[in-house]
Amino acid sequence: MDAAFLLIARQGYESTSIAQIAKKAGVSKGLMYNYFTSKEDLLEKMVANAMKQGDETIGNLITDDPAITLKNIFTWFFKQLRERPDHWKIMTELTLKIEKFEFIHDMASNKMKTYVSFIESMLTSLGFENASGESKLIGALFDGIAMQYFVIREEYPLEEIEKYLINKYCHKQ
Amino acid sequence: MDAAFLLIARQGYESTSIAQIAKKAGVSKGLMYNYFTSKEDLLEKMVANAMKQGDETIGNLITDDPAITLKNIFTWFFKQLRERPDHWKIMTELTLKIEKFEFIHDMASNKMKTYVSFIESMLTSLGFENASGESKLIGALFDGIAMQYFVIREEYPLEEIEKYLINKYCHKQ
Amino acid sequence: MDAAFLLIARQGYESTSIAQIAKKAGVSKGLMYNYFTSKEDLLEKMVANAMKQGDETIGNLITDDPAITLKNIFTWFFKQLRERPDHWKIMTELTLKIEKFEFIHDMASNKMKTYVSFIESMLTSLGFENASGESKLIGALFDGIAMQYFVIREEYPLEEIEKYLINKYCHKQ
Amino acid sequence: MDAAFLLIARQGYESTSIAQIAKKAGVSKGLMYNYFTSKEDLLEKMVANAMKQGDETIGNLITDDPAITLKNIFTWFFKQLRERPDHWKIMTELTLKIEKFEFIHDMASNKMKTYVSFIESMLTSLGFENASGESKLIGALFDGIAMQYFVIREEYPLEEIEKYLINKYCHKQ
DNA sequence: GATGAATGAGTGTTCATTCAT
DNA sequence: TATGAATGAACACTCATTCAT
Repeated sequence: MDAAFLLIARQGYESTSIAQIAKKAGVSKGLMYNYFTSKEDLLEKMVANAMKQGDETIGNLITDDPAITLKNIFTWFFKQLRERPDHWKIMTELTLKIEKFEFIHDMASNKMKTYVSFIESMLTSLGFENASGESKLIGALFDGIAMQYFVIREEYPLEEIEKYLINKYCHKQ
Repeated sequence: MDAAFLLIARQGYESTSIAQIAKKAGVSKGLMYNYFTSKEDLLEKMVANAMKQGDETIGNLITDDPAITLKNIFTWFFKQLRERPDHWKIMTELTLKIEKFEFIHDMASNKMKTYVSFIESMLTSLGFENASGESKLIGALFDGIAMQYFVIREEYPLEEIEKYLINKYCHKQ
Repeated sequence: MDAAFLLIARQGYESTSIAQIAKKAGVSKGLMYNYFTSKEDLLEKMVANAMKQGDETIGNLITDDPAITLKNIFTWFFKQLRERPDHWKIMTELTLKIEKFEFIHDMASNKMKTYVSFIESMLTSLGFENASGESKLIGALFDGIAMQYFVIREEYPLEEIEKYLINKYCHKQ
Repeated sequence: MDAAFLLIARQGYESTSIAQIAKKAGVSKGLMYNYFTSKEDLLEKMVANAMKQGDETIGNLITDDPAITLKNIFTWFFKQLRERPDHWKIMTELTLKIEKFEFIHDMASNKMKTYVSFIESMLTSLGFENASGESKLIGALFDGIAMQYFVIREEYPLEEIEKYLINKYCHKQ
């Protein structure tokens, strides 16, 4: 699954062949089919695996103070984006394949709703007027920032934006 | 190019064959290669064509009043998203293929920079403090909102968000 | 289709690959799929083609005299079996695949009923008491003789049996 | 071997995998190769086993009266065909693979000759003129009736044909 | 300009067989 | 005796691309 993840992140799902993945993983093509019933099954299991890791991490961000928790989330997001851009890239690519693979829809909408409602409760605690609207914007921002970061990478002012967001949201109103 | 656009938006680039496009366009496979030297070339010309249309439209949004111009941009974006989600889908998909196709990089970064700097000048005129930061966020928001809209479609509160954004940005500070 | 016919008759359907057929036909694998949508489609068209040839021939056997017509049929059958045993072999093999390929059922039962009812009308004209029973037996005999001929070939007394049958059936009762 | 028999009868030899057979038999794939050196070896042993059972049964059909013995054979054949059509199907399928598997030839020709010479001796005892010719026809009839029964099953008048044959052959001339 | 027959490398997948345990 | 992980060759099928017409 690691080999698949790397290659698919780099080349896209369709442009990555089972043969490539098997070679990178150091196993035979045939063996792949002992573990995964199909290429799609490999994709699904790989994504489930990646999401589980994400979920575990997010639990550790929660504190008693909503301002700090929210800051943790922002910090975590930008750290993730810097260190594992592949994660966001794969998730984004798959989101666009929502009509092709059934399992994508649940994955994507669950992920989205989890983030947004979590952020919304933080904003509410912090006394934001339009917590619902702002949390939706922040949810979209995460995806959008990731997209733009993919395009211009080093040129993109990740740190500046990170600070700006923390400064804007992570305190009582 | 229209046929290609439709099919690629729906199925993705790799999953769309030249044969399909030719059939939909009502021409022979062979003729395709009189106009485009390769599948990649077709993609490139198709994208350039789509972008040109976008550029033409955006020129019409400019007025003397920066508040109205900005509002026009927002309105245009949401209208575009509702009426031609295919456009955003293709652009997003291609952006992820930035490492695969050289021409993507220029296209994507140009587009991004154009929007962002245009919005930044509006925000500056309107007296926003952090026009640079906010305009980057808005640029990212466009991509992010589009992403989320792809996922949950009818459930996504496009109108609410549209009003919220206009209300937030389209007036003098 | 000729190449396919030869190879499938010799090796069986499953044991004959598209690559083999293409090679024998002197074309590329890919071209096969311009003419046949799948291996099964090739089989179906090949069989339909073979059956049509058979049908044309059988029309020529009819005369005014039922005894002679019946004799023609017998003679034709044994000639066919000697000269084109492949035909019977493929038809027999496919008949056993009746649960695997839908189109086989119609082909096989049509063929069977045609022969049997045709023979029945001859026997009736010739005054046979149990024309219905005998014609069913003769129909089965054709298949059975073919089967046994496949097994022991030169040892099988085709001529003796041919004469025996003609002597037994091809005259007025 | 039972599992193999069932599956091969239903799906054909090539379309039945060792994995399927092992699963149905409740053993591991590896263990299969402790008992059979190859898939072909399994086929050969399976067939030998099935034939032995057939031979045992046929011994019980013999009586002092050739008319009754012959009737027993007919009755046995039709009973077998009704109750274990799989047997006939496998034997027929394999007969067609006579060029692929060497062991098939002996099996098939032995079986055929046994039946035919056995029936011939009965017919001779009963005073039939052309016992040799008729017994060959009856041998072929068995195969042919089985073939036709496979095709149209319930529609095929097995009982009628059974009675007709017994009536025709099972008495002194 | 326009066609579609033709190619061949490549795809996902299957499967008989082996072998360390 | 028994397992199942592992292999690699083969399979049906696809597709971007070429080219004679």
